[in-house]
Amino acid sequence: MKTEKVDKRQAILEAAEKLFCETGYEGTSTRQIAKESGANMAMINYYFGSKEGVFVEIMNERIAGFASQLKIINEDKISALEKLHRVIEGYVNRILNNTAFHKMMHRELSLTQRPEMYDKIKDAMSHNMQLIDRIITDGIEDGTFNKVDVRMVIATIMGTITNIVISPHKVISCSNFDLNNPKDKKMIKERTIAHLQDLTTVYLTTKK
Amino acid sequence: MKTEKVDKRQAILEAAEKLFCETGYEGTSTRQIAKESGANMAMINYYFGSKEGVFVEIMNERIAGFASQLKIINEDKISALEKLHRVIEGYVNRILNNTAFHKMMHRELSLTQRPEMYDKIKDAMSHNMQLIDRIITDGIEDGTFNKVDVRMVIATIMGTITNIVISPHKVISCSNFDLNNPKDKKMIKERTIAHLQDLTTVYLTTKK
DNA sequence: CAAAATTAATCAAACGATTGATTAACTTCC
DNA sequence: GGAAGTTAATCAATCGTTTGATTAATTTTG
Repeated sequence: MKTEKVDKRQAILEAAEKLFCETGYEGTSTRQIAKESGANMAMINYYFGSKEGVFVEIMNERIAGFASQLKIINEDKISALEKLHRVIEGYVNRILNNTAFHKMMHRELSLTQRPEMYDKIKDAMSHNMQLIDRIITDGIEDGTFNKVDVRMVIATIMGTITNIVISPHKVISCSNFDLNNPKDKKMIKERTIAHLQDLTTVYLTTKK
Repeated sequence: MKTEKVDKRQAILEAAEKLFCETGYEGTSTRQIAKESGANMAMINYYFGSKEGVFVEIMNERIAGFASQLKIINEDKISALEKLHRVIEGYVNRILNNTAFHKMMHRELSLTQRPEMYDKIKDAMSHNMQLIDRIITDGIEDGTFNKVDVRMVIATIMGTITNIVISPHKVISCSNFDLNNPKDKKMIKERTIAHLQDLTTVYLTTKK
């Protein structure tokens, strides 16, 4: 006999994240969450206080997970370019392993409501940006990088990855591909990393 | 006495677009639209059939406006690089002049519901992409451009612009700026164009 | 150990409020 | 006078939340 014991609290979180990703926060009802998770509707308020409480909890868990995954890249041995390449690799992998959540995050970021969430996401993002900023600025100061508009370069790196995730897939490649297909995802990851590493190398280190 | 005669139909469209941009489609109620536009609630259904009808109408008008604005860049006299630079300039100007709508478009694009809208936006986007693809591919074929991953370069161009629009503003620059402030907008436009033109020039034309 | 008391988890039902939509009556205008 | 425009009132449906009751598990007590 299979043990059907499940953590209802966790089931609610997982169902809610799935639904929020698919149909947005406003577009998802507490009844849908209850049905999808197999929990009673009252359980949502019992565990999280409110629908928004569920959302906040999802975001907090995710952001905490991301932060803990963030490694210290500053080993003195490697060059600024190598550091940057590692950051790109880590960033692409992380985002393409969580495309649904990343979409949801950007959707939420583009809404002016829920300022608490907005600030949370903003802080998480700006942490990564400061990391990249430090690396590029150091490279410029020690003369290995050209003098560039650092914040624009960061916008290019982050924007490229986001664009890959958000854009309709048929648009990117002439042939079809599906980010839910592991083989396709692997291919797109490698292509994105290769492109961004090549781009940054050429742009930052080519002597004019 | 001031003539208060206003086109209610147009007022509804304008109010709805403003609200959809600010709080999203699901997050905006027909009563809000009515209040904001000064029209009676029934007018929404009278003119557009439904709430979704308003949304579809807004999207259609906008996309039609964009398409008509799209100029023919293919004058044989100028080089592929010059063509690309003009496309970048046009694209940056267009998007930064319509940041609220652009945000809304991306939000809608990241939702799986409303496939009709999804396809409409997708088609409008892919038209622009084909234009850029043609220019870069021509440049590669006649030897003026390096052999690059064309679709990735396009993702970089479009992604950078979108990132500027969507990212929290404090994050981009160390100092604050506001895209609704005309002076700030002008500055960001110029900076974005300069960056993308420099980036593409170096990346596409530097001989290794 | 076992009875009693307490706590946590779960449920069906209902709450008041709000949703998008419709009706029918009323104005305005040509 | 009739078509087009506009209104307040109303509709059924759904929203997020709360309720009171019940079960299951745990702790306390004699």
